[in-house]
Amino acid sequence: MRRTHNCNRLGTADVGKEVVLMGWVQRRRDHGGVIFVDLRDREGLTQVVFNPEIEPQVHEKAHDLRNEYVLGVRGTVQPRPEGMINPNLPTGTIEVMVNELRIFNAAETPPFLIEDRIDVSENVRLKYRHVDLRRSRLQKNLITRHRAAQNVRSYLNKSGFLELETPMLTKATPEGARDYLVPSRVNPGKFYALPQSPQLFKQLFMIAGFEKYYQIVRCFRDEDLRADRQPEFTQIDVEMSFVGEEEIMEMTEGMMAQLFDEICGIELPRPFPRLTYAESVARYGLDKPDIRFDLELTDLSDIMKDVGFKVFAGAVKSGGVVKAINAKGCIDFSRKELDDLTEFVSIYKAKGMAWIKVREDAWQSPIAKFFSDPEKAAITERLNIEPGDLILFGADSEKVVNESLGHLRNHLGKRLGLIDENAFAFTWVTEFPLAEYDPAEKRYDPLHHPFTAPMDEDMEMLETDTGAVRAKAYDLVLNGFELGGGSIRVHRTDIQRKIFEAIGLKPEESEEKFGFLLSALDSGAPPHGGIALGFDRLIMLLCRESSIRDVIAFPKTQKAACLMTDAPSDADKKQLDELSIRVRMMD
RNA sequence: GGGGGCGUAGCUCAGUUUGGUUAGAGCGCCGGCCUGUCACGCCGGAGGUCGCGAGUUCGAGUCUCGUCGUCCCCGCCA
Repeated sequence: MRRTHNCNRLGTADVGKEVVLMGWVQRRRDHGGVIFVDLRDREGLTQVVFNPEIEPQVHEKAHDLRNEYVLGVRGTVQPRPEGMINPNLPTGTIEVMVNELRIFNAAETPPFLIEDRIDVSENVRLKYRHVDLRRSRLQKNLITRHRAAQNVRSYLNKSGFLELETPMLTKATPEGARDYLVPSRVNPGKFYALPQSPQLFKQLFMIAGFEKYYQIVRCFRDEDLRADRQPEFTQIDVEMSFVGEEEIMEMTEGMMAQLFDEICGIELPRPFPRLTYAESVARYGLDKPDIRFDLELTDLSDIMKDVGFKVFAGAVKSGGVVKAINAKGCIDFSRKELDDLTEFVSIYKAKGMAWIKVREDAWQSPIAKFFSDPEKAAITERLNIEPGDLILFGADSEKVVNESLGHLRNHLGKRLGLIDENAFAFTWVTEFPLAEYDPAEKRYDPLHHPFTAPMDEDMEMLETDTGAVRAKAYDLVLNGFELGGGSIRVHRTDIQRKIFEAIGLKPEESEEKFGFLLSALDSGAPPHGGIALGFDRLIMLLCRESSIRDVIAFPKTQKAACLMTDAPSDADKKQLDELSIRVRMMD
């Protein structure tokens, strides 16, 4: 028996043909006489029919069929009788009258039905992932993932990039995320680290003269999980020589444009909008703005610095800010809803949330009494206030106000239905700070990574005002998700040493950790830079899913476990002995 | 490390507020009937460690404490 067609293939043009289909029993409808089976394969469903008047023995055998049995059937394509066409099925105009049935395998009753509309809890889905993966939603997602990967490869290939591999067993890095360690049997007591990204290797490819590199590559970070974060994830990793930021952004836009055009038939407007980091944080509160809707943050610090309301004036005087969101037409929010919003911003360390309901005649607000008429006029003008509006305030340090109002903005955008769920709104965020002061460690920490080049005009501040130096770094943001980021790298040893110094690495430390890089830079390094895009997140958004677990075949739970294989698990004593490892549980 | 939600039949959930008879429903499953269904239909049936462990009580799915798992978030992570 040899398969002739897939289960989405047959139509009225095939009537009369003898065909062989193979697949799984999606559903059996036994009418006592005639038995219908929907046969499912990767491509779709076809109704096959067992008729006792045509093949009694085959019909008899079909009584035993159950869901998820694996079959091969031989039969004749025939048109459905008058009025029996199923418009919901691509193959709904025909059916296959079976004259030979092979049961390749019986199946246990599955833990849940293989249908998209069946709602199943995540732990059941992950435990029986092989069953979950039979459902069409996940099949479609993984097929989209495959097509996207091929599309990206084709774009980069035709643009002259080389797909080059980098090691999975590599060296631990001092900064950044926690590493996954792998013990070395041959070198007792020593460890490899799994790569957090191929960052240094791709730079070394540039130094070696390959000029354009890419890889769709697995990366590992031992940090806590989120809906959009897994401990192992896939990156589209790119690096180019003899280019600046413009070329990398253009290349990336071209890649996204081709991808969305060929995978979804969507023409992305280009060039993508750009915001500087400062502008993004000022207007949206976050460095990954969702620009599908307005509801922007407005700075009122100058107006508030002398008002009678101590919380506002005090925030400004102690170096903080007062900002507000005008939720147009939301005057009807109840006390409970306002309390909920206050609780929401408290997640982001906001100590409270003042509000004003703008009535026709007056402001209804616990804080209205603190404002003079000129102050009210200034606020009204700045926020473009009209009757019916609800004004929500944040007053605190810049960081707290921006983060809390930024997340509040996203929250309200969803709640008020301001977001076009069909839109794909890309934006670049540029001119990131090179480093951020870490008060706990009393040093500057690179925002991106320590190989990022400072902007030329800020170079002099490297030693004097490190926190103010902007970097040649850029993030690509899609619908409020950070899709990825990159930078132009440092390609001169003297500057690289200065940066290591600025972030608190002692010369001997930089030599120990990154000596190979410094030496490589000295060997004739071209100017270079690149970008890395989170492939899982990209596919998640492309598939309009809300968790990357739905676009990863075998994902981990929030505690980084695989419920199907039960990894991680204990190691045999013998294995540990070979690795010279003794496990001691800390309390 | 922290905050919150969930955990009852194979699956999804009700019951927990206010402790009290034999823990229910839908879907699925099993059996019977049924020759045109496609979420087939009708009749019948089986199926429970109420996550786990202590405690309070005459009595715990329900109250208390602990613990485990899972999801969302903060921290962490680019």
